[in-house]
Amino acid sequence: MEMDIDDASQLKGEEEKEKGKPIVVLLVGAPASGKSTFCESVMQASSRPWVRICQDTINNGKAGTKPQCLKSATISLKEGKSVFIDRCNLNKEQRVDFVKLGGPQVEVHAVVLDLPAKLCISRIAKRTGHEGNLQGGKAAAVVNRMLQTKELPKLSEGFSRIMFCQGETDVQTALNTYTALGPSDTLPHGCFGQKDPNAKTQLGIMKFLKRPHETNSQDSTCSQFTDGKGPCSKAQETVSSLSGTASQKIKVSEDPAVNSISQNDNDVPTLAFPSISTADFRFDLEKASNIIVEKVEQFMDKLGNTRLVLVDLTQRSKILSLVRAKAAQKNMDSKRFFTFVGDITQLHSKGGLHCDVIANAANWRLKPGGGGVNAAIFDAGGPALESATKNLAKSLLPGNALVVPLPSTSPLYSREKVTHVIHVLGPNMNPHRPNCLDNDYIKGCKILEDAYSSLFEGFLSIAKTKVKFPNRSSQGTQSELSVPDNKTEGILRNHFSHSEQETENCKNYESDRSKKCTKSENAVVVVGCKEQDLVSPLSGAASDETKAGENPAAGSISQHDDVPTLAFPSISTAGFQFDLEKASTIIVDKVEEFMDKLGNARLVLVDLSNRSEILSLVRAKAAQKNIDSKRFFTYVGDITRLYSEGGLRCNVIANATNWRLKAGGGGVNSAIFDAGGPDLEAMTKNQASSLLPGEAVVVPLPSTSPLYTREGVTHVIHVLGPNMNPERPNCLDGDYIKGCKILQDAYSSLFEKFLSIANTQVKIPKISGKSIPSEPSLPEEKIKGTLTKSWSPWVQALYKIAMQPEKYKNEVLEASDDVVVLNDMYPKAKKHLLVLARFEGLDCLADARKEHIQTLKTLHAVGLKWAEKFLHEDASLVFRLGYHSVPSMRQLHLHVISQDFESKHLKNKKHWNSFNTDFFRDSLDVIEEVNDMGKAILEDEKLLSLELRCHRCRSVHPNMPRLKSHISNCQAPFPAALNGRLVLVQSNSASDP
DNA sequence: GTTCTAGAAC
DNA sequence: GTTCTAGAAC
Repeated sequence: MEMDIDDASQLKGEEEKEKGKPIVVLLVGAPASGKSTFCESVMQASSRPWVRICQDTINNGKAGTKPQCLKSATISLKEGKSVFIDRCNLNKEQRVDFVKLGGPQVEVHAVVLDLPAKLCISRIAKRTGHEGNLQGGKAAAVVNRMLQTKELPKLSEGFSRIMFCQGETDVQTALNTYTALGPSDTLPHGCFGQKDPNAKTQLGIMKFLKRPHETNSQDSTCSQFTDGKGPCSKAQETVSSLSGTASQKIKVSEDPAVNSISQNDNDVPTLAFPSISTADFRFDLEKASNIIVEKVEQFMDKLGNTRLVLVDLTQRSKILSLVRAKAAQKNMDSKRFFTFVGDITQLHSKGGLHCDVIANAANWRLKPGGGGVNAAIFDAGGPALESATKNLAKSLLPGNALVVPLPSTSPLYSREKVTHVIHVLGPNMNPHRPNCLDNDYIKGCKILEDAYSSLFEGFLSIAKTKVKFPNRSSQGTQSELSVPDNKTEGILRNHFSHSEQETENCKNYESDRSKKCTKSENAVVVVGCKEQDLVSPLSGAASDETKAGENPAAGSISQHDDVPTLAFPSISTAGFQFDLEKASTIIVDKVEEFMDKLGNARLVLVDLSNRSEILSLVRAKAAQKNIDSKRFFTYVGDITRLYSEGGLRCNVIANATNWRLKAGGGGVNSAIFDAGGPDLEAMTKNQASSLLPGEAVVVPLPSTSPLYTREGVTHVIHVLGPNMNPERPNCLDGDYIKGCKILQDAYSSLFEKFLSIANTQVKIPKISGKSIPSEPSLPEEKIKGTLTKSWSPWVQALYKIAMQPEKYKNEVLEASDDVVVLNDMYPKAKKHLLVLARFEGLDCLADARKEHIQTLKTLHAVGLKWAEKFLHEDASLVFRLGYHSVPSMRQLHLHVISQDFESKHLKNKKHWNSFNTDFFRDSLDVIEEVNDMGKAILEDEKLLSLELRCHRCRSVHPNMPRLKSHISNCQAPFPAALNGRLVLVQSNSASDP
C-alpha cells in the first residue's frame, strides 16, 4: 500500500486559508507533568507570539479562577497572540469553556502530558516553591485522585488537533512541533501520538496486526485520522496500533514509572544503528549527519511501522545533535526515527529500549576488536556472533552491509532480545586506517550513502519477515518474499529457523482474534512495564531527549539535600534468600514505625536493578500506606556511588554484611567494603569482630575513605539479617517466624543507629530549643551561604576536620587549639601535609588579614616543625611551605610538601603548576605581605595552565609523563628565587674542611 | 593504535 | 579535589 500523500500541496492550501490564526493550546496533565516547562520552553524559542495563562499565578502571582483565565485568554487572542492554557484540564468539563474560545479565527489544540503518575509524584515531592504549591507527601494522594477522574481529550470536544505525550520522547516531539511553529504556520489537524486501540491499521504489511476487537473507548479519532492533513498522522497511527488497550489500562492502574521511550512501541521492529564512519573513520560529522537524515527520510515510507534509532554513547555526541536538529527541521516523525544515548549493546537491559536489530560499524575483515562499536558489539555478541558472521562472509566492501541472524546462544539475543546484527562498512577518512579515501568526500559521501542504503534495506528485509504472514508456512513465506540478495536469503532462512515461536504467535493473531490475542498482548506489555518500572527519574533510560527538554525530572532528587539520609539495601533478600513478599512488608512496617522519629531525615531503599522485585513491592506497599515519599523512597543505583553517579547524597549507608564483618562474599557487602577501602575494614574491626543476626553496628568512616571523599558518606552501618539460604551459615531452615522477628530487629537496629547519627550530625537544622551541648556550634548559615550552596562534600572536608578534629582521630596527626595537621589525602610528593587553621571564617588565603597574622605564623611554625621531623627521617628531602592562591577546599590550609614530587597522585598540569608557579605562595612571603600590606598577593588561576617547567632546571616538558620522568633525575640546584624558602638539611658545609 | 590532555561531571 | 572520557596529539 502506498503511503505517499501529497502533503506539500495540502499544507500550502491550508496555510493560505488560515494564515495568522492564533491558537489556543490546552495543556492537559497532572501537576508536575511538565506543563509549565513545556510552555516556557516553547515560548523561549518560538517566533510566534505566545502568552501562557497559568491559573496558579494569574491572580498577581497567586492562584486565580477559571473565569480569570478565560478573560485573559480572550484578550490575548484578540491581540493576535496564541495562548497556552496552563492548568490541569484533566477532564472534559474543565476543558469545555476553553474549547469555546475557538472559532473560525481561532484553533484549539490540546497537548496531553500523559506521563506516569509516579513521575509526577516524585517531581512534586522533590520540588519546592513551585507556583502550584502542591508539595510534600500529600502529592501522591492528590495526583492519584486527580488522575482517577482523568478523561483524555477527544477531537469531538472541539479540538482541531491533539498531541498525546506518554513519554519524554513524545514530549520532545510536541515541543519541537510547537517551537517550530512560526507566526503564520499551521499544524495538521487530528490526533497524534495516541496509543489508540481503535486506530485502524491498514497499511501494507501491518494489516495483520490489526486489533481484533473494537471496544469503542474513544470516539472517532480514527476517522479523523484519515482526514488528517499531515503525513505523520498516518504513520503514527500505524506505530501506535501495536500495543493499544493493554498499555493504557496498565497506565491508569499501575502507573508505570519514568520512561522516556514509550514502551508501547517496544514491540515494533526496531533498528538501532551507530553513526557509520564518523568515529574511527573520521568522516566529517556535518556531511555524515546530512546523509543519515536524507537516507532515513528516503526509507521512511518503506518502513511501515518499524523504527530507526541512531545511537551514540554520550549525551554530548555531536552527531546525535546534528542529526536531531536536521530531522526536526525536516519534521521527521520522531516516533519512527529518533536518537538515543546509550550503549548499543545494552539498549534493552540498560536503556529499556527494545531493538531487535542492531547495526555494527564493522571493519572490512569483519573481525572483532579495534575498539569502538565494533569491539563492543562483538564482545557483547560473544563467540556465537563471531562464528555466525564468519559463516556468512569473510570480508565486507565499503558501502555494503551484511545481515547476520544472531544465534539464540548469543548474550545479545538472550539479554537484549536482539535477533540480528547488521555489519556495515562505511568509507574511511582516517589515513591511519586501511583504504583511506584521502579526503575525497565525493567518493566518501557516495559510499556512506550506499552503506546506509544497504543497512536500511537489510533491516527492511528482516522486518518484513518479522511481520509474520500468519497463515503461511515459513517456506511459503520465503518464496514470496522479495529477497535482496543471496546473502540475505540464507539469512532469512536462518531467521525462520529460530523464530518458530513468533510464527506461532502470528497464527494466533490470524486465527484467534478474541481473547487469546488480547491476553498475550497484555502479557507482553506487563513485562515491559515491570522492566521500565524505574523508581525515580534519576535512573531513567538515558535518552538524550530527556535533557533536551529541560526536563524537571532530572533534578527531581533535590540538589539542596543536606538532609541526613540513610541509604540501605534490602536486608537478607539477596544472598540470604529471604522471602521478598515478607521482607517488603517488614521494610514498610519498620519505616512507618520510625517515620515519626525521623525529623527531616530520609530513608532510601536502594537496589541495583530497575527490575528489582523488592523495590517494586516496597514501593507499592509504601504507596498504599501513603508514606511520605519525600522521606522514604526507593532508588535504583549502586549504593557505593549514589552521589557520584546518581547525585543522591546519603551521609549514611547500610551494608548487608556477614556475621564476621568481613569483606568479600559478593553482593552489597563486597561492593561496600571495596568502595570503603582498607580504612573501612580497619574501622570496622575496631568496632566489632562479629555481628549477630538482627544486630547493626555503626562504623564512622575515616575521611581518607573513598566513600567519604567521593560520596560524602560519613558512616557505614553494618547490618546482619536472618539467613534463609541453606548454603550459608546459620540458616533458619524456612522458619519464618524466627526469620521475620530477626529481620524486624535488624531494621530496628539499623534505623535506630541511623537516628543516633542523624541526631548528632551537625547538619540537622536544629529544632528550636533542642541544642546538642557536646557539639561546637557550627555556623550553619556560613555553610549554607558563601561556600556551600550545593557544593560537593569534599569542599567541606577540611573545614569539618578543622572544626571537629576529635571526630577524625584516624587521620589527624596533630591537633591544638590553633591548628590541625594531617596528611594530604592525595599527596603530590613523598611527603605532603596540610596544616589547617582552626580559625572560623578563614576559608582561604584571600581572607587572611592582619588579625590573622598570628594564625599564619602558627601555621608556619607547625609546618616547619613537621618538615624538620621528616628531615630527621630522610635528610635528602627538601620542603616548601606555602598556600594555593585559590584553593579548592574550604578552610585555610598550609601545604608542607617535599620537592621530589614523586607521587602517583601528581597527574596533571594543574597539579604541577599549583605547586611550581607563583600560584603557590610561600608561607614566609605571605606572612610578610599580610604584615606589610594587610593582605597576601594572590595569583591568577591562569598560571595553572602554563607550560610544564622543571622546578629545578626550569626546562620545559611536553607532558606530564615526560616531566615526571625528567624530575626524577634532575639534579640541578634549585633556582635562586627559592632561596630562603626551602626547608632542607643544610649541606654539610659545616663539616667541610 | 596508543597516549595524553582538557573539560565536564560529580 | 577526583574521575571519566572524547578528542587531540603522537
